[in-house]
Amino acid sequence: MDKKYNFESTEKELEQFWAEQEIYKYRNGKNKKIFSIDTPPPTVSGKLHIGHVFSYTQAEMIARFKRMQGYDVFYPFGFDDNGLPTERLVEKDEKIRANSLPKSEFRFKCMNTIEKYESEFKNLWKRLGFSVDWNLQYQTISDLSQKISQKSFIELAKNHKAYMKESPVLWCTECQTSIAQAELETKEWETTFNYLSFKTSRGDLLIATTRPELLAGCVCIFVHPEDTRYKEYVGQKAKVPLYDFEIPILTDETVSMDKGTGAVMCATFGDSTDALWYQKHNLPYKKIIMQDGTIQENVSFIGGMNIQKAREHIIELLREKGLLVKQEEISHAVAIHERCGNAVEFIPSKQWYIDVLTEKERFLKAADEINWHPEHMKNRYKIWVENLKWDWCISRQRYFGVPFPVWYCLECKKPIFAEEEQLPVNPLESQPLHACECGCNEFIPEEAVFDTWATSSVTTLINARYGKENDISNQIFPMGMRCQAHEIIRTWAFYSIVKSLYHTGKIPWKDIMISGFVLAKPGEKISKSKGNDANSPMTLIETHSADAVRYWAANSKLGTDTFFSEEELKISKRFINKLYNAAKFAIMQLEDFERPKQYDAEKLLPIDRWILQRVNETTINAISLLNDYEIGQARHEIDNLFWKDFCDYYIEIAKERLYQPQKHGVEQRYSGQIAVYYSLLGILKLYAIYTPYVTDYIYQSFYRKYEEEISLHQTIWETKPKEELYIEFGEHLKEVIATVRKNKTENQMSLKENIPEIIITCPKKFRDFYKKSEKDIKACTVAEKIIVRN
RNA sequence: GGGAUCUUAGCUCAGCUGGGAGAGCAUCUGCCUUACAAGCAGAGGGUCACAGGUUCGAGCCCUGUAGGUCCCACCA
Repeated sequence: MDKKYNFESTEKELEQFWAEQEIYKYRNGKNKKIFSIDTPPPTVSGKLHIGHVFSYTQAEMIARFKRMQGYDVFYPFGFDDNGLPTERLVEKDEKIRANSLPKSEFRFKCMNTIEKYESEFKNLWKRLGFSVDWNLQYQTISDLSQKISQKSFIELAKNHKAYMKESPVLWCTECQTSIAQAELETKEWETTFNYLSFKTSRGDLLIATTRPELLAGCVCIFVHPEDTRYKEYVGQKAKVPLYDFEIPILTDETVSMDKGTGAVMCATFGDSTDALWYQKHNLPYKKIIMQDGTIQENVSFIGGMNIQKAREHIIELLREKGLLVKQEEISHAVAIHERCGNAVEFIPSKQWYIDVLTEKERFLKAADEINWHPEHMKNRYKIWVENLKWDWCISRQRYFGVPFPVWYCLECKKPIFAEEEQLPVNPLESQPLHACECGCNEFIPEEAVFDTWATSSVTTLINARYGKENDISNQIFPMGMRCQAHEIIRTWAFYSIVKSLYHTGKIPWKDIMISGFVLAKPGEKISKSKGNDANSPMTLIETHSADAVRYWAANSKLGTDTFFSEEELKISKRFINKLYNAAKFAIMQLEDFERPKQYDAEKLLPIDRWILQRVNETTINAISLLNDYEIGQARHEIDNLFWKDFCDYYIEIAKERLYQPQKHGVEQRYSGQIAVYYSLLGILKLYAIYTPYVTDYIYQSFYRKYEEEISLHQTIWETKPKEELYIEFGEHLKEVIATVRKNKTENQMSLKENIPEIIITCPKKFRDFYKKSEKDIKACTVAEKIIVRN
């Protein structure tokens, strides 16, 4: 081995070696238990940052861990490359607008763009040493995914779980599409509360509104039924300011009396409450806001303006006419579209939905059948499900997505679904295989595409090639685990559970592992717009090595947000250097080692049995922690074993024995060689999941000529029964050594300075051990005489 | 407004089902010791946010308070 570890060349060579040897290939569970993993396909919407690396790496370590427990690990990887996020990326990169060119041309540009990004993504994951079986790679835009996504939709429609209806839907006027509740974010916005006076036969009625531009869309006024202030107004008519048409004054329990004046105008539609009232009270619909965010042309005063302009203009008019009684500056929460930050509107239109409201109980129950790591993340899911107000709208008026496999009969308007053998199908380019029941043979294709989540929520089905001839559902269902970040519990986790229950009747996975975020600083997410993503993952890897980045990623508690600074990688590099040096020493001592087929622990020196037992104990503890996804805690246990016990104590104690058989005896040296060989191998296996490169490099450099497996990553963690006595002895001996070291240091002596004698007080059970360790202790402490007594 | 979570050494954090307050970094002291000075051996440093309670015993359990972060609701 070289004097210094060269990660650049090593990591490149090993990455290639693993690929050539198919080290991580899934073997269909031949002779092994299967552990299947549902990995998040990253959205192709820009570059990956350190946050992605953080969470994906944690999951990858679990994959490696399971593999080294003897599982055949089904570890696929995908890319979520359709939908709005991808469209926005393409629009930005190509400096185009999706709606300004033909659909097919835009889709073509999308396909080109994602190809570029995906190869970059894949490169990064490979470079990080991900033990993915790339034969299992998938894309959500691929034919297979489209087929399964469409099949899923048709199945749900036939079971009346997917349905179409015309009703007010959440609408983004910027992206010009319907969206789902899960795609909303709230943002505090400054606005004005405008107090307007509505004329009634009982006198003026004061109403506060933040959206005066919707006056023309007013359909009624609501007050609380118990509100004594307005008792006599109920049932009367009010005249809308400026527009002078009359609307009724009605009551509803959901009105809050203490907000504004306690009387509220209901327009179609100002907010979600308006939409609810519209349905509940069967109110008329007055269209004010168009799909592109402008005011309907024939609305007086403000027709054709955008919303903001219209609002300013109306306020100006009201003020001029003396109808604006007063204004208050307020800041209030506004629902915005998470993808573009634009305030959402409600606009009635025909959309497809998946029923989620009627089966809330079932979804809540499913959460209890899944093991959540960390446990408290289950709450987020539950709160989300409990608070759902709308069914899941899955249609999007966009371009680059999976098309709805649906036509509508020109005559009777009934939806006609594609036949399974047609899938995947684009209704704009093909026709139904049969005429409509009504006999009509002319159809209108559905132009909408699916919400991205409608497809990514069936990654488990895509992975299983659901319904195809090579369907492997029976191997991988329910999957062993899902890993993801906490921001997408309400989308990816929730929708996946919904779809899995609807399609298979079962939960999608047994465990879910939820990782935290990497923040730039407290409360600030890493994002390009904030300019705090200076460190590209690839640059960090090239500068500090993939192992260093991985080792850092394993340092925090699961589900907890963390911060990144390049300083942290120094700790990693220090570790890698230490491991390399320790291995260098070990291999030097093992040059003439003859590996026994089996060794008899009884014949080893007590100190050698101690270190082997410590490795064993740590392995047992690490298994238990990793079974609970405690990657960080497990690493700390292993660090403690390696750095303290193995390097600082064991090697220092056994060093002279290994160097000088003439002084200590050939058999004693051999005992040490066995201990060094097996304990270092055990340590390498433990670290293999964290730093796969340097560990396998050491394995290849030395162990491979002795061991059967061609890569460390195909070996299995081995444990044997604990022998507490040797652990206790080691602890006692460490204290003895520490006392001597402390004494020398406090007296400013060099550690190799001679001391005349050491008196060790110990329980009887260790006397024989100490006797056998006498020469080692003398060498390590440079003492001339050892006295052991009770 | 509801909920979750956090508050431990100068900094970043770990402390599982209650029983010794810990790690890394930083600081200080010593040591060139045939794997490693990117190292080794040590030292200093904490009312475990605050106030009560349960207990023989609380960083850990309960109640409340304050502050941070996140999720959800709140758009009139």
